[in-house]
This record gives sequence, structure tokens and C-alpha cells, in this order.
Amino acid sequence: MEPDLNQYLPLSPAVLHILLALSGEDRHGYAIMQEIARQSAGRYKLGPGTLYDNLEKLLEKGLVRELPRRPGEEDPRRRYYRLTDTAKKLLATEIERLDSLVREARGRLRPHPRRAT
Amino acid sequence: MEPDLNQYLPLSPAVLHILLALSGEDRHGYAIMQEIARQSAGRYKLGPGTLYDNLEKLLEKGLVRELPRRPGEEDPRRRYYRLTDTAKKLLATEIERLDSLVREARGRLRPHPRRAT
DNA sequence: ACACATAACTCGGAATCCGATATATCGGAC
DNA sequence: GTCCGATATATCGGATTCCGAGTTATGTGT
Repeated sequence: MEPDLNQYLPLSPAVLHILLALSGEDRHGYAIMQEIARQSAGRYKLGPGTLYDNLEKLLEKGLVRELPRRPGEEDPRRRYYRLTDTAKKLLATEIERLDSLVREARGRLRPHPRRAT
Repeated sequence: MEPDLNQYLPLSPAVLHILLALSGEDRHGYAIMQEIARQSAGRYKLGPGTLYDNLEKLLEKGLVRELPRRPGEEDPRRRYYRLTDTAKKLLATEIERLDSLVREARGRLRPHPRRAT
């Protein structure tokens, strides 16, 4: 029933950032690009090519769905996207994996534990 | 003088895992593959194609260097690799970036803090 | 009216991925 | 001592992904 989440892991940087950008709220494409730039303090920028390539694949996989036009939306060009429940689980799984990676790396990069001064 | 580390970020999953596998100790290619499989509990496996593609690029960039043959080494086929100081800094930078990503994601994925029951 | 930001999208060369395959050695079982 | 699976490095090439440049068009502020 549940698709195997592990088949999607590890997430490429592009997919990770797209899912993350959508995790807080629904966004349209342009806003996703801005959010990613914001989160990385401008160091990582997703071009439209990468964004729409990946967005299309995420739609196919059922990880993201497009929302119908918003009633009160002022700019009719915007197309909003939302994570599916599967994507939320996937993101949560990946975040945990990354966290354990971070902890493992910390242990190795800090090979000289100093005791309390 | 210092090469701009940001130009290498974000690291692809393959590069991240290779650097991580080498962060604790020098390893030869086959051992890198095993270490990566071990760390992910067998869920993520790097094939030889991906490994050697990336290893070659890392050597070119001066992030990894090959060690001379070990005196006491039993298996003469093994070629050992070591991270350069630049790579250690790069890995540390990426780990911090991932950590802040993890923290941001946690805040978003846990938007309904339930009080103690 | 003008300029710039917003917004979605296309295109195609470049880069990367990555399993299949090749070649050879090691180590243990028998 | 021979057999065999694991170890070890490496190449090849099709498939996939990346990703900026460019396109078209609308919103917004002056």
C-alpha cells in the first residue's frame, strides 16, 4: 500500500530544497525559488530548469500536487503546489537520516574532545 | 588563496558520503563503498561507476589525495585516499548547513506541539 | 509610459549517475 | 592445489539530471 520511501532516498539537493520549501506552506514556483535562495542566504539558487524538471517528476510520483486556483488570489499567473502526505513522511525520513549523518560527522570532525575547563 | 568553499555546495549525496566515509580514517575505494553501505544500514549503495567518477573529480579539485603504498599493507591492490584540509573544512561547512536545514525542517514538520497529556 | 520585478515555461548542451561488465587477486574450504 | 566467493580497481556508455540562457507575459511602482 505505502510506496517504499527508501527508493527515493537519498534526496538530491534540488529535491530536498523543494520539499523543504513546500513543507511550511503552499507555494508557487517562483516563490519556491525565492524561498530556497532565502534559506541559504543567497548561496544556493535553483534555476527554473532544475525547478520545473524536478517539480514535474515530483508530480508524477505523487509527492506534490497542484492546487486549484485560489479564489482570493490576486495574481492569476500563480500555480500553487502542496506536499502530499507521502512527501511529508519522505521528508521526515530524510531529515532523520541527515540528522544522524550530521551527528556521525560531528564525532569524526571533532576528534579532540576537550573536557570541561 | 583559500578556494571558495561555497562553490562546491551543496554536496551531492555521493560526494557527501564519500567525504564522510574518509573523514574518520584513510580508506581505499572498496572500503569506501562498504562504509557507505554500512552507515546507511544497506539502504544506500554506491556503485563503482559513481565512486570512481567522483573520486577522480575530488582528486582534480584537490579535496582528496592518494596516499603512497603502505609499508605494512598486506593487499597490494589497495589504493588509499585521504581528505585534504580543504575537504575537511568543506565537510564541516556542509555539515553545519545540513544541521540548520534539519532544524528548520523540524520546526515546520512539527507545527502542532501538543502539550503533555 | 517606462522599467523592473514577478511568474511560468522551454530548450539543449553539459555534467552526472550508475549498473553491467572486465580483470585480477585474496583467502578459506575441501 | 583447486575451487569459489569476496575483495579490489577500473571502464564503458545509455539514461538521467542539471541548470543557465532565453521566451513570453503580467504585475507594480514612479
